[in-house]
Amino acid sequence: MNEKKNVTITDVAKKLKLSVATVSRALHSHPSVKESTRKRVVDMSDKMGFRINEVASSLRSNKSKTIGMIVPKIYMYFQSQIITIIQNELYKYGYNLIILQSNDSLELEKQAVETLMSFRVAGVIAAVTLYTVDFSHFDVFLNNNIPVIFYDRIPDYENDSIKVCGDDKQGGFEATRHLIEVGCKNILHISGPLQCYLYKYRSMGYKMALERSGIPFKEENLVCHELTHENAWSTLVNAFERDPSIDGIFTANDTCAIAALEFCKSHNLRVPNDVKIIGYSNDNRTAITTPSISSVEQFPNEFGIKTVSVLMQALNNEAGAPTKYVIPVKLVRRMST
Amino acid sequence: MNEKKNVTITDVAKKLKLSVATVSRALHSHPSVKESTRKRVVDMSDKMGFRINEVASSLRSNKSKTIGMIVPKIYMYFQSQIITIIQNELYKYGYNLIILQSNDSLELEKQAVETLMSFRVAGVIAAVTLYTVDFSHFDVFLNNNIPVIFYDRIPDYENDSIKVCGDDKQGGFEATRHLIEVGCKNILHISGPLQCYLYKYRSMGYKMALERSGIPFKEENLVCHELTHENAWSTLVNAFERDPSIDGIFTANDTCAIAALEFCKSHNLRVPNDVKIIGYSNDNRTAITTPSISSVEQFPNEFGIKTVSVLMQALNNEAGAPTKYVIPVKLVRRMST
DNA sequence: TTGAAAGCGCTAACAC
DNA sequence: GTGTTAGCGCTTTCAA
Repeated sequence: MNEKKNVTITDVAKKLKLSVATVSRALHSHPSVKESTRKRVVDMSDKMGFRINEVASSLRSNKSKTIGMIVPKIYMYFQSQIITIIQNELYKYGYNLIILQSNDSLELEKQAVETLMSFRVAGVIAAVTLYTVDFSHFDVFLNNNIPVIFYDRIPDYENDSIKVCGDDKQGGFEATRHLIEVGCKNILHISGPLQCYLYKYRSMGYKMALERSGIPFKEENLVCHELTHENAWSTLVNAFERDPSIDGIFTANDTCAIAALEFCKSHNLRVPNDVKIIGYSNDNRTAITTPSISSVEQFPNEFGIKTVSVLMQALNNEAGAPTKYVIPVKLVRRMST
Repeated sequence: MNEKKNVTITDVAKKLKLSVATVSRALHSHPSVKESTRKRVVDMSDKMGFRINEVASSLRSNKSKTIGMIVPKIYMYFQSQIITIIQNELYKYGYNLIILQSNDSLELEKQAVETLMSFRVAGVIAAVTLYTVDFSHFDVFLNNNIPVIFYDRIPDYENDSIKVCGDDKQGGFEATRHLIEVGCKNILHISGPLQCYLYKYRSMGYKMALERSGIPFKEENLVCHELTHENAWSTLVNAFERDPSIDGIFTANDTCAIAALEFCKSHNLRVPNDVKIIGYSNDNRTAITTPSISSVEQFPNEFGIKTVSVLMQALNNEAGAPTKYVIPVKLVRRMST
């Protein structure tokens, strides 16, 4: 025990024969406190090993320095990238991050909202589950003046929330147009559930590209389900059985693009000669397959930085009307196309 | 505004004409409170939209329901896997998770310790930076009775902390022995900095395997640096220039194993015919390269579950003497060997 | 089984 | 520029 435990502001005040109010002000660099006093307080605090008790501070001021985040699953490539940058950014502004996972369960997502309310977080950053269509469980934040930023998986309607999303329609469009440009005439699109904003808009881009090229959209070429390796595999089995002339595959994530590549390899379909493949997110795995897989870069860094800066604006009441911020995407061409 | 804001325990008490003390007890299922009262309180709380204010609760009881985590970088494969499971596990016990990243900077790690102290976390889970040799900045937790569990990157000496680590020596041993078994005679080991527990023990396993097979250890075949793609590449350039007879590469992470594979491909070295490669961590990328890369599975799930259960024991003072828990590893053989 | 009351450490009027 | 003081919402003795 070489360190005193839990030195309080009162201890520092006594030692310096000052009031706690002055110490508090000094620690927050309040303008009315004399510079020499401020310095004495800061020095003594360091010397005594004082650390502000954020819990007491939050309770009293009713302001917390903690941001709550709700995500489906931390380990997903895009999510882990964006969480990384968000934590680093928040740190710069002096905020901390509590992360809760919904595991793509609506029930857990609702519980997460309750938990964050209990912790009186200052703000919330959320990417909802695949199945969240009704966002009203988030209203409690807005009713309590806690800003919410939805990112990536956002509500597909106007409301009081702030949204940061990728340009999913454009991404879907560019991916599909690219396949068409390199010669595909019969393109299968493996999509996630269409009630989810991302997938809805990516598929809209897909349809738009077909239309612009005069290729008729075929209902059976748009398959929607959770984007797992297994699901993609059985979709591909069915699709190629039904129609062996498929010559392009656009998957709405990279896990499925990898599945598609493996499927083609195992069924003697040459990639890119017989079938061309493009994924979405530019997962780091896409660069190392043979052949490497084309994808759509979503710029998680820009995404995260934008999300945090928008949140900070909202916390400072500098935000204007609720807006949707769109992060551009970029086609990354590789050997699979 | 369809929801009242910040209903307090006092509001509930007034409504029921009870004291706040009884309400508090009821909410915590204190045995002395009559079941019928408990039910009335719980029902009324729900009805009024009451949520306990964890901030006030923490302040008063001096106990928090928050665990702090310090990691180098969230997005690293093994880290994101383990964070995922740790958050889910903690949730089961009613704890929340604040994550701070050191970005492998010792300075940031020290600041993270201060931040977690300020937030009066109940316990700490930490994987230190590559450069943390002196762990004394963590002492403040122990001095304040806050348990610390080090995992993965742990102190390499006896102290009062609890440690959960993989069987790195065994992993290094098995990886190297495997290369030897499949015919390698001249094995390069690309390691991280040896002051870091992980890499020290993996390299000890490497040496042990060589020794047991009567292969002399060559100093120049053990290269240490941060395990990035670029570093691995230049190491490989140098190594094969110096000694083209290298026929096996054991890298202490998978990023470098992937770099090794790419290097071999680009230098007309056939894998596994000319050179065999094995990595470490069983990163999901290793399964999808061509050829796929052998690796050492570290079981992040078991790792995370063990870490949390040990932490819970410590929080309940059920922990015995500080211990090191070792999670077994498993060789995953693929096409690169 | 319940209530009264003190106080966790801090902030922010309001006073001087 | 600094001090006094009243709580923030809750837990927890102590008393009834």
